[in-house]
Amino acid sequence: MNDRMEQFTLLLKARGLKTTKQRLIILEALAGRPQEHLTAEEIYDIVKEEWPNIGLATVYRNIQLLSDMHLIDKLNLGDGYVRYEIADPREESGHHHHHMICLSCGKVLAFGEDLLDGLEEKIRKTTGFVVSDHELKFYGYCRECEQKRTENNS
Amino acid sequence: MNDRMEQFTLLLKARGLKTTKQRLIILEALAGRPQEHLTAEEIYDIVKEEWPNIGLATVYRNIQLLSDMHLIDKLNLGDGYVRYEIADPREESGHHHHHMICLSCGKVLAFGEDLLDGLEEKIRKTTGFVVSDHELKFYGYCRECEQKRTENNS
DNA sequence: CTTAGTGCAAAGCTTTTGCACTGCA
DNA sequence: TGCAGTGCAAAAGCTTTGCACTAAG
Repeated sequence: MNDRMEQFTLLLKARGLKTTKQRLIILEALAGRPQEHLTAEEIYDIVKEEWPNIGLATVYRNIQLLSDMHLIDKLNLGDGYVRYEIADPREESGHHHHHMICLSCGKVLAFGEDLLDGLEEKIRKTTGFVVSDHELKFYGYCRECEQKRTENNS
Repeated sequence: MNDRMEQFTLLLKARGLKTTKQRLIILEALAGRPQEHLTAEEIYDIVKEEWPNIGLATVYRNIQLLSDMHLIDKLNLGDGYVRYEIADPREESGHHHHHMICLSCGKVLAFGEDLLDGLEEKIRKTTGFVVSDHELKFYGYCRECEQKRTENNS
């Protein structure tokens, strides 16, 4: 069991919860696909390869648990599906979810927190609202698709 | 029929669609509540007061239509419900959805586009991604709740 | 008149829940 | 061994769809 899973076991123990094979496999499925944004059904299909008897309800129960534990992040990319991705432990709690969604190829890119430097402070000064978390989505065209678009229009 | 509804009628005609009492009432329900974020069910309940025989399916079909026509905006405030609000005609197409959600009182506040000045350009320069629309949510504490929190902790 | 739009009910999906059985601690 | 966790199936929501009827243009 690697570091991530040992850490997970400790976190579970701290909550008085048990470490099950199912929980390990579900977390591994997401941890092994850091760039993907998976639906519950997709996670179910992946996990079934290693543990065919797992029930969809178990997947739902555990992605909810993992989300509560902040080990995975819940995403809404605007396509009508609820999706999940492994949380980046380097990111401070409450600072995730920055996606650029290409309207042409559907690719989902992430961008760094640093681009928002000063924005939360600006909001606080202007509106009095103190930001503790945020979720940002930008729709547009990725570098490649934008290039194609520009070429076609010229 | 006021300006908004006459405009709506023209837009429908341009699409070869008919103006029905139901459509007018649904749009009015949202137009008359510019600060609210209503679910399909809530819209249904409001509309039924004026047109008791309306079916829920008609509400769903028409909020989808209104959304396609950019007369209303679809929101996801993170509470598990899909919500709708009247679109602000002053805002340029593709620039809406800026909400601050108070984690204490649940209040949803809006903030202006101007706070994001330069951000899209910054993204383009840094990542090559050309932004054409965005949806931003900030979770935190509104001025009033933040004040109470600060008082209690001092 | 023509055909888009409506209301109703049924169907479809995703997600949750109840319950007896299983297996971790 | 005790109780949390699981698998299964049923239930619960929300949303969409099929169809006969209605009404807008």
